[in-house]
Amino acid sequence: MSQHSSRLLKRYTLKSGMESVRVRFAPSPTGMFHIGSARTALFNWLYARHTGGAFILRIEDTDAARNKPEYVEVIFQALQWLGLNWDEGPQPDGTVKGDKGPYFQSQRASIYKSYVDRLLAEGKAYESDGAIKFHTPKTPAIVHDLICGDIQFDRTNEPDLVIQRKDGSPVFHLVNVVDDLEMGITHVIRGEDHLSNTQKHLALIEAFGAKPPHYAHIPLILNPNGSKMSKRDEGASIADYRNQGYLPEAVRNYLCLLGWSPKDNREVIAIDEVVAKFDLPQVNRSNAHFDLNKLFWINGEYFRAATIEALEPMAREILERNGIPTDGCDPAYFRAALAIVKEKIKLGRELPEWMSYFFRDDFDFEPTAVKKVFTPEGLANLARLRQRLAQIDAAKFSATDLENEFKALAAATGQKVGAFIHPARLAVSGRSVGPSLYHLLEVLGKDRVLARMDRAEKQAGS
RNA sequence: CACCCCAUGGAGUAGCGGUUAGCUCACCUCCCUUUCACGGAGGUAGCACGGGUUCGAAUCCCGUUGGGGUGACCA
Repeated sequence: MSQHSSRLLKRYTLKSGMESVRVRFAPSPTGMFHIGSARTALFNWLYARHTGGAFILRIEDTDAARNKPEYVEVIFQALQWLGLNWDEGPQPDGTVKGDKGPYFQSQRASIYKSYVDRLLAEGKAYESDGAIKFHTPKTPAIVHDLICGDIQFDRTNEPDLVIQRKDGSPVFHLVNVVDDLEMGITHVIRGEDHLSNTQKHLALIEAFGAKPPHYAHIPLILNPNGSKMSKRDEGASIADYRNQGYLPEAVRNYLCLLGWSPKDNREVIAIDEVVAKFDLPQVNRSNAHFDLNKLFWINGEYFRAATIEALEPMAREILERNGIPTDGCDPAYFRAALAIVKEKIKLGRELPEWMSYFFRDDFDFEPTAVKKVFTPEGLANLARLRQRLAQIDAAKFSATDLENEFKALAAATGQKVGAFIHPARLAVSGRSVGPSLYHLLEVLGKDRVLARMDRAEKQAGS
């Protein structure tokens, strides 16, 4: 964290005084991690870090039919990938942090039971068909929301709420409220889809005689067409972004901009700065449409700014996954290739297409480019070029020297450099687009370049 | 159907009673150039509609329309 932001942070903490913030992210392990969940987790994390409070992870696995233990791993990986570390809750290594556990709802049955019993004993709940129902108050309720303001609910037609199923298991609304109370949650930051449910939660809290937490309902993320984004929709799963070679910092940055703004016309903004500036009242109230285009652009910004070291593991993994193993090749060669390619692309997914020819000599030539570039004149130029390059000392096969050679050759034959560049690019890569040609030749090295030119001439001739 | 939330170009947003309504992505044109990308200069495009309040409304109020959410022995 920068000095600047930590100073701001300290000031805020002093100012807010008494109450130490405790927020939680409470996902259900259903097998995938939704982009909307990621944003909710992010906003909770931002608020915790901004206020110097605690960010708690709680696993809401009360629905035995849908939840599987191995799905918890999906949650860990998504949070870790996005860099959202948590202060309390189950850890990936199997340990647990925090003294308000257990943090799996499936392990808190006795706690819920005691709360239900209390309601039963006080006549605030009753049995119906084997299930336990809560006497919902029929009086109006007001939710004081830090983002949405004061919202009044008319509950005259509110049906009684089932809080415990026939099989004895507790229901979401009950466990959610009980855990927030038990874990000392001060701010409930969650999706706006829960806004209407909040009055039920308030009723329960009141029945328990407890003080409700602050609420902050953040707007939802919708599909580009305005419909609710669900599991199956494109871009819904965080794991997909990772697989496609998006950078976590870019995804996180984009998510920050959905419903929140630094208000100074900037888009690419360091997370430390977001932490320093983020606050609940400034979160927007309207839903946002998910825009893959903008994420793509932001990713490009981060991609170009990233170091080779940062990109290398992801690049190798994506290439490997696409049938282009890179373990065998010289690490320096790999990094040099990646360095000149990364300037031209925005997403890891583009790497196989842009890098495969670095690692194999038997690539195909783009048919349309062949027709356009390997003309009789083009091939003649390629031959001249090959002859000239053959005379360069392999040690002096550098971008600047090569540029001089190309220019000299062009001048000598009264042509533009492009007349040599395009045939050369096609010959050594099989493609009409790619990195800066001089750098490409330098990275490939003299031997490869000459051999590929020979191959191209041979193929074009046959 | 009931209740709740929302409403600035195609998308994300700034604006919080007086602005030629700003910025970013996308799109288009041009420049740079070695293809692509970057970068630079322009352009198309917006306050959903109707009433109020006010000297004055994108900004405040009401209604309509549109979108979203909740109304589960899912979470």
